[in-house]
Amino acid sequence: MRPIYHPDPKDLTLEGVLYALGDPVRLAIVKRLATEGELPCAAIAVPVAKSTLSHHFKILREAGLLTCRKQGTQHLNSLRWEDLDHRFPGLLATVLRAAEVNTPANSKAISSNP
Amino acid sequence: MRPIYHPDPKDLTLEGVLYALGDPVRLAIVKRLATEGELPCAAIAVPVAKSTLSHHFKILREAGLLTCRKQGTQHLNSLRWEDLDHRFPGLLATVLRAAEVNTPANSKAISSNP
DNA sequence: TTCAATTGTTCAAGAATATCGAACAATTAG
DNA sequence: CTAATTGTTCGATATTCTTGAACAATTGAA
Repeated sequence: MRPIYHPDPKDLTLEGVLYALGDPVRLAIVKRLATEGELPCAAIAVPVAKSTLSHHFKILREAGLLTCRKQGTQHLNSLRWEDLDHRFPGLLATVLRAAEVNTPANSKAISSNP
Repeated sequence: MRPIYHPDPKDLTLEGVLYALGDPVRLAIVKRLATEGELPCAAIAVPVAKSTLSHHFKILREAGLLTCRKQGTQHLNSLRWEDLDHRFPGLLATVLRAAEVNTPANSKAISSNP
């Protein structure tokens, strides 16, 4: 397996971050990590193949939204809160608040609990 | 020409809005409209074909980010500030602030002035 | 009216990206 | 060593993006 790439805080771009967040599966991942902290990929129940899920995690990582550290066979993912907030103040918090507001009406969306 | 579709405020989705914003051309359009108010499509100088630009405006419209009204041969576009802020409070403002912060470092990006 | 210019949209084709199943790699447990 | 677990990578298909060319709607001038 190739080494896992994480961009430097200064290399985060707004377009990249917004693009990463602009997908229902990836937004669901970010919401879960925001509420539950550190989670392995498999902990997020979304209706996609595991190869697709892996791809979504890669996009989130490369946009700088999350880091992962290996622990055994698992990859534990967590949000890069400080880096994001330093580069784009308030952005993640505002998006997550909007996602909260959005959740009840969006009951056809992806379940947050596996 | 078909009638131009604009979604109801209640039908705006966070994923759709973030997806629409997660593209450099579309983000540049939104930034221009935020600072200059109402503009025709052609007023935004971006390095894409006009058919592509039309497509980007369609995505922004259908995500609920902007409205357009016809005036002569022009389509005058403007941000749906109130609808957006009502549905996702503070989101657009925070993104635009992040875009401001982002602009100086991102000098390789798309020019804002035609 | 008729013709040309302007502004955007629509269409068809090729380029780029997403999704999936299957195979593979790395680690752990028995 | 073998099997189970967790993710990644690969190849094929499907969807989406980008573009030039053609088209539509409006305006203004001859």
